Amino acid sequence: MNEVAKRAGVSIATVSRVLNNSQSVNEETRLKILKAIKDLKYQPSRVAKRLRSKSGSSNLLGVLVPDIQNPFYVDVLRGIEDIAYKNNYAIIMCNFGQDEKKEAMYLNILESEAIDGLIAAPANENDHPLKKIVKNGLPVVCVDRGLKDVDVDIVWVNNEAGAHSAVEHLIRAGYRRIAHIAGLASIPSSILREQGYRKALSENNIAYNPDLVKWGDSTYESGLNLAEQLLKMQPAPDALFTGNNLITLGALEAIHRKKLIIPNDIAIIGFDDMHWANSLNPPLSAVRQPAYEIGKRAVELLIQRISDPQRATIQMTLSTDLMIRSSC
Amino acid sequence: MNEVAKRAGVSIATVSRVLNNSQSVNEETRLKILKAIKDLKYQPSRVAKRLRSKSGSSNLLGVLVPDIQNPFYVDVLRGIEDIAYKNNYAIIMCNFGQDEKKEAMYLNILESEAIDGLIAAPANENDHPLKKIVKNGLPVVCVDRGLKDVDVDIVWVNNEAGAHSAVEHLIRAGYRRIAHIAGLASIPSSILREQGYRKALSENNIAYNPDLVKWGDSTYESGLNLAEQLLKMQPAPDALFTGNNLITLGALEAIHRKKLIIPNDIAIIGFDDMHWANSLNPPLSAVRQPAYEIGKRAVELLIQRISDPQRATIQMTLSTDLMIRSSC
DNA sequence: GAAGGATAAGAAATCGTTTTCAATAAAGAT
DNA sequence: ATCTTTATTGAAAACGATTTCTTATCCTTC
Repeated sequence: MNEVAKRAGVSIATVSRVLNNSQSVNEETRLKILKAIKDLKYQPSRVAKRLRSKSGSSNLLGVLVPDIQNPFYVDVLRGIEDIAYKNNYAIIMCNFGQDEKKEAMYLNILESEAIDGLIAAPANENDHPLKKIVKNGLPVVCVDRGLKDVDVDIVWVNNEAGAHSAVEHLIRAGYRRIAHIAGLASIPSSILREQGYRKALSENNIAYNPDLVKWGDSTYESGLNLAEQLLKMQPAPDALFTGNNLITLGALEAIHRKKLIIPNDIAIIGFDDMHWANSLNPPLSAVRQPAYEIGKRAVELLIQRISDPQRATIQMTLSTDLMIRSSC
Repeated sequence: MNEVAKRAGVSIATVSRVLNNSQSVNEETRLKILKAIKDLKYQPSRVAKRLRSKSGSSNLLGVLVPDIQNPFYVDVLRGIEDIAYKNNYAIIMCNFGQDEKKEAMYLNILESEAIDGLIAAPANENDHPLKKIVKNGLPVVCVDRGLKDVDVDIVWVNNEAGAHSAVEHLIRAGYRRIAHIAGLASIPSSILREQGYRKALSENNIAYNPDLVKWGDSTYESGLNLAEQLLKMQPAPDALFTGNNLITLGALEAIHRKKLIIPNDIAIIGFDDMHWANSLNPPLSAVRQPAYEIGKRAVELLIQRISDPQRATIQMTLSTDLMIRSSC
């Protein structure tokens, strides 16, 4: 910047002014400076900028996701990245893999990187480190999961209704022994989906059988193992409602290993659609979350909040779609 | 930091010294300072640190991937993130979606964020902006794709050999009209895979038929469209070798739409294995790249280079595995 | 023609660190 | 008793921007 100023014969203050086109600067000198910038291929340092002018124009967002191996979060991330890019924001991506220690460490890093804002899917509703960050005044938008006792923007779907519609569809199709493989019990969405499952059963006068509900940890392996347990039962369930897409894929593997035919021997429908659902065996029914849009909306809300920290918080509930294919 | 210094009754210089345990500081004052840090919950600013001490200890890496929707890159990213985290590095993730303008813009951002190092899958072999960055002295490791005329660390697989083994397997299984849906022709790996395809054909005295090779853009849609074209041919190909996993999934969709039976009507094998390959219809054969390990090795090389910018460059070629399942 | 206002640009402080240089005191050497 | 060395610290200069004061100049306007 010094060199630019020298070359244009002005002070660095003036250079800064044309860079941010703040205040008025003479058209003639402004052109001189622009030319000098081009000649020297000058690129302002985002680091220095961020250091000087606390939040606001440093254009860096933090993103904290629980599991980047989950295609759902990949799509959310795509939505975030797309919109962030369009608004000239870069993103620091942190993947904490449901490890709260790792999450806390990443939150520390993000804070000390002086990000402008954060999009996070909290480890659980009481996520202490994250709550502290919100209270400290950093603009935050939660996705997929809420945060208790704290006023914060949220973008998520109606998990209970989504689960309800899936299970109801199974019931209408004639299934009665419907098992559920739930995700990690500490994640709000797992609980809500299980509630939707139960509600659909009770509304249809089907007794709730606790043996048919297995709680796991939202991974492929848990889907595989718990499905194997369920399939061993006598009598076995006739349908499976799985809590997320990794669980679904794991359960699918278990079913294939037992050489069962879907949906004759057992039906299956899960939360989270996948782009390649049509190519699975069989084409898989699913509760589709608008993942890309969740990411997109989250960034929009975040950018709004950054520019107006006072605006009232918004809870945006997007709706799910029941994608019926051949698995139930 | 000022407050810490004041509370401990020392100067900020001394605080800095205990923070980086550089030089000697009296054990007594060091304890006082440590206590003050704890009391005040002081967190040093990574931004200021990065500003002051150019590359070295700011612990921020850049990652530039072509397509975060591609499960291959997701796994690479997982490998990168895991190892980076273990070494106390945070990462800025940039996804350029094969858009060279976007790539150039991200490279600018990364440069002006003063990252310590960069892991990138270049848009093409002549990637000009990236070459410039390497020449400017930023530590860079390329993954999956190389860079012409520039000395840089690379981690990739033997694409030609991998493709060769897949096609040879098809030939041994008796297929003769083997079609190939290739990826973007500007990506080195696409070219190498096509060469492996041709080599396997010629070694087995099968005439190369240019009509059976379609070049696309490495997306799901290209896989779908080009597979549909191929399936319309008279006579139709009896086997398909697809250039990456998105193409494979697209082609699978095309085959299912035509209600063809795999592998009786048509066999298929593609580059890139997927975790859920067993659950596809049918369980899909594939050339497996050790994606996670590619990411892992890349970070290791990068950290080495950061600490020793002079060491000779390394080209690390990992081997592929032929995963034979039921699709050919 | 003098006061007031607007415009344009520079000087210097600041953000939160690291690092060089200098200073002090204690200890050891001659 | 004086001179070196060594250990420990502080003062102050960077790093590269933004921003608040000033100041200088030039118009208006009465």
